[in-house]
Amino acid sequence: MGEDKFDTSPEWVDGETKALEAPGDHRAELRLWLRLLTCSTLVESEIRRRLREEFDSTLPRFDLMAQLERAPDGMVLGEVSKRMMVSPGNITVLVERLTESGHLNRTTLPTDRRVQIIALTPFGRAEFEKMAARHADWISDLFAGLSAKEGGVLMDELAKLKRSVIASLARNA
Amino acid sequence: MGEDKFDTSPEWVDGETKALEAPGDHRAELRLWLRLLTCSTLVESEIRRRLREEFDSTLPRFDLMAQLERAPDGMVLGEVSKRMMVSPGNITVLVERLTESGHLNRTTLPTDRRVQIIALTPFGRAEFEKMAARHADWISDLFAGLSAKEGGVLMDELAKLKRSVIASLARNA
DNA sequence: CAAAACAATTTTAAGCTTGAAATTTCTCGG
DNA sequence: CCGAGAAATTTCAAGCTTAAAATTGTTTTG
Repeated sequence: MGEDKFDTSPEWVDGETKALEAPGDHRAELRLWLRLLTCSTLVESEIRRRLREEFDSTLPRFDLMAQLERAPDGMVLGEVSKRMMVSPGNITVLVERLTESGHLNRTTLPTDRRVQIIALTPFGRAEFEKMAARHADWISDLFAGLSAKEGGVLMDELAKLKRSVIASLARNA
Repeated sequence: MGEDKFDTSPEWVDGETKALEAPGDHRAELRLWLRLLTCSTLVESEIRRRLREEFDSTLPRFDLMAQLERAPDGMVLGEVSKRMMVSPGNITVLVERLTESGHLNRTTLPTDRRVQIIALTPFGRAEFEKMAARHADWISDLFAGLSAKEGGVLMDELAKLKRSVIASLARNA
């Protein structure tokens, strides 16, 4: 453990630690990635479970409605796809179902008939607001063991990670 | 922004901040969750993409083989399912395909014929090792923007989050 | 203006994932 | 030993997800 790049707490483990690493030793990064993945998996499955139990809904549907909530005039399909970081074909299916169930309506832009615009119906908005309130409570409870300060540190470190990942993606593009 | 529970860096934002929050204001937690989810989604989709491109494989298959790698005598299906945090039925499908392709072999425990034991074949192990080496490089590159210290901090904060989540799950069980 | 290029979306084929129901096999109390 | 119940796994139905190909519509250019 002592030879990991990202060793935990003890600050007295100095820079020499690095020199002890075998070339290509990526254990620290792997452990960090695994922990990150575990955290988000735990939270995500709990949210999915509760959305299903309390609202007979799913996370993708919730996410789609969340994107639409702050766009009273609707949003173009492609824009939704980008924001949700999922494939366009995926959006097609989700929108189909949510339109059938009366949560969304879709319009073809008159000036460019390739473009589909979707928006929440009043019913969809009301349903979403119920779910969003409960969702916020669930997250709050799941994160309750973190103090404000700890949460702030986590926010900052995740921001750095995000930058690191985006930089790597750009490098390898 | 200043009223968020998990405000970022400025340490001079004192405890009074909390008093300003409306009851049921969970914005800070939500933003933290969103950022966590963004990070893991970004990393995860990149890993999926590369596994597909370089090895024509998938993340679930890789994860399954990873579980098996340190169990030379094989592992019981149920144990794999628990460790991977996925449903038992899911494992059935994955194992079917990986057995067909020669990466795994499965045995029924003679003393309890309900129990299936799976293990990597030599071929499967060789394939996994190739993938694991590349996987480690990818992660290392994606995380390269974090210093050892920052990585350590992130590890620690994620450990706290994990404890918080597990505690919440236990409370609501 | 026609053809090519481009853009937005949908379709398709394949695989992953889940919860619930079903199946098979064991275990244990009587 | 027998039957109830528990345990391990599989099956099933439904939904999510993706990449790639196809479709439809618009724009640019020779």
